[in-house]
Amino acid sequence: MLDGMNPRQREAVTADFGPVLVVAGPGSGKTRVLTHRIAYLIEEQGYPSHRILAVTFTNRAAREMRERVDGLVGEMGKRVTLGTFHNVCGMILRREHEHTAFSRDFVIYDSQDQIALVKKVLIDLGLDSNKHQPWPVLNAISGAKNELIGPEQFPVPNYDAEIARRVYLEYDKRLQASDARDFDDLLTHVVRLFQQHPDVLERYQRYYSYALVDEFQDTNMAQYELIRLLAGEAANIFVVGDPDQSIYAFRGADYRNVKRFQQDFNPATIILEENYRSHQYILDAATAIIRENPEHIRRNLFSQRKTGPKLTIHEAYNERDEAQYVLNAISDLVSSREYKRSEIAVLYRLNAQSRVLEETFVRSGMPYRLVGATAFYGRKEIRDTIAFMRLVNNPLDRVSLDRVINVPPRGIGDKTVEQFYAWADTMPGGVWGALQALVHGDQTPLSGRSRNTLTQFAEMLNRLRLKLDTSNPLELLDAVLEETGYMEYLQRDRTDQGQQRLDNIAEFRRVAYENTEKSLAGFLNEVALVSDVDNLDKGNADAPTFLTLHAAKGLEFPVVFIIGLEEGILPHRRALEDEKEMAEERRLMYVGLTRAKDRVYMIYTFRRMMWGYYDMNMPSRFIGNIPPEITLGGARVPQPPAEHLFYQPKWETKWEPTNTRQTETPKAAKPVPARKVAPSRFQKGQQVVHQAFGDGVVINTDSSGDFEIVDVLFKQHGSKKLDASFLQPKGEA
DNA sequence: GTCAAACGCTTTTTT
DNA sequence: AGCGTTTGAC
Repeated sequence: MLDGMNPRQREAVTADFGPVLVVAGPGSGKTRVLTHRIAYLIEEQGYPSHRILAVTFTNRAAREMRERVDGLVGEMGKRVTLGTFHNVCGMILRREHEHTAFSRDFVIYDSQDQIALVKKVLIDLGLDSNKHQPWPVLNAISGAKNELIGPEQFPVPNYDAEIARRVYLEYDKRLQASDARDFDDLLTHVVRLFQQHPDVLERYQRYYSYALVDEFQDTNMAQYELIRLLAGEAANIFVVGDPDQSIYAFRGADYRNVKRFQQDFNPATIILEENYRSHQYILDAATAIIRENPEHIRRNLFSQRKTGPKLTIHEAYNERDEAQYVLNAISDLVSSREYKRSEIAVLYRLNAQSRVLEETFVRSGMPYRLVGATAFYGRKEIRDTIAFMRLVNNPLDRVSLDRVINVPPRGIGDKTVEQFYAWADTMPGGVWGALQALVHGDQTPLSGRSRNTLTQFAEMLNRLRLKLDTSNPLELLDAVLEETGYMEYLQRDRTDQGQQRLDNIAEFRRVAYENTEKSLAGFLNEVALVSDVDNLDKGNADAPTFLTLHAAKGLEFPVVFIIGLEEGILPHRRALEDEKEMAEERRLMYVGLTRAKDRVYMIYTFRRMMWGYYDMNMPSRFIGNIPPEITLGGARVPQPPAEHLFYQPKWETKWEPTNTRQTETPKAAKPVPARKVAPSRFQKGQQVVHQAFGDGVVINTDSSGDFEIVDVLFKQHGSKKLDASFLQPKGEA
């Protein structure tokens, strides 16, 4: 079993019981180590496989691990619990639903459902949704959930936070009323369950007496806590991660959890540095980029393939020219028989960048596969159909009801819906009780046409619900398409778009067909938790793949194109003034480069149409980090002026001292990086005056950067973040 | 009061 | 590509 493994990998696979941390660089065989560790536990240590829990972040990773474990130990491995965090948590919540305020068949709201709900709450609370955008509110709520902060403890430093707190409170109430949980709830509710029911926790601790975690750098607070609880006293826990590949901070992931794990568990630590994927030039380029990060811990990525094709850097005139260059290069690689189309990927920072690529490829007749936001499960027709099925499964689901109550148009307009909800909210059974009252012919405040149309809708739902116990997901799907008139509605549309929608429905029927052995609730659970990357290898067409850098993590391709390498795109413009975000952009670029086995093409444009305007961006600073000796064309690329690289002067002072290899340093000797903190001119609670905004009070000050930034709540103008030099202490003229 | 067509806007990244 | 808003027809 240990054949062909390097000494470090063997060390990891055969490590003693107790906590183990494997710091695994890209392409270093981490999946191999994880799966062999599982096989080792089962075969060499005689560990019962049903007591092993392995969690990943994507279904794709889970499936790959499952296949490889099966390949190693066959039948014996079948009973290992192997799934994503969200999957495993969902399973626990369904199994233990008696200890919770939700049913076994609760629905899962994805981010689109979440935003729809937040919008609704904002309007219903009388907070004009034009003034308070739903996105920042949802981010605040989600961020709080990830940190295990409930609406009661939600901190309120300013008015925006107060809004978020009120929405959070109501949002959670409505989730419960709908018997629905959002993605974050799946994790936090399990943590809460374990905290409130020690007996349940103990049962799971005993049941899963060995836990393995993949991509540990992507865990958030809730996930870390979950693992900590589950690991218990025995702490038989094996985690694999790479802080340099942490690219999900925006959703609460905290790569410092790796450091926290070292402090909390004092694990055996193994570092995998040999790369089996790329040749050395690619690794050198990746290293050159990542080592500029202030908190990067130095590592020596090396490959047995000492050389390979140099990395190509190309300037295109604009985004159309960029797409054309990619198309031509792919055609050349394919016609020279060097690579198959499916061995090629085009990576970009923003989903919006795929549009031009698609247009160019469609026009030339070159096939492609697109992974991303507007792909399958984001389609309107799919979401509508799922909403109907969710309603059949759980009639309390308000977000789904909202979505389809008048789709296809059945004469239930805004006014009718408003009246109906106003009445339904006074009913003990909620919307479901109200609908049944209509069917029974009870007296209601509704009358005339609204009453008729709503009653027909309710009767239709009842007809569908009758089939619930006797039908499989596919039969229910067909019944939904028929009864709701949705199929006819799509067929009436004779345009290309209408035809495409029918094709998508046909594809969705195929998905249902593959899940006929599941219950409707099980099918909906599956559908809620899959993403587009998960289905990547199902479409086995011979075509290059277009995907975002985020979606590419964990994948590898012989040939990788990275497009839009410009200041403002990669790195993203929001990162240009924020050191932490810039570090994340570097990690993204690092992840992108290390996907490639053989060939890398990096492309930037001279000018680019973005948001309707032409921008002339400088080439990305990341290109400038790559040594010209290993590139074709790199030496000629102009770079943004040094003063724009806002943190560059800090490299000398800050980067060097933190560049010790922490994992080899004993805990006590951990050096605390010296940090010059300028004395603060203002204190919390101090009264201040601003020339334009008038009187205010200081909420917070931050002098950790080059300037002192003060958070002030003004009497007239709300809260603002300002440079301290714009403020006067009150009374000092 | 309902509905369809036209227009402008957008989310950085996603389980 | 979808969504919200506006406009105009019924």
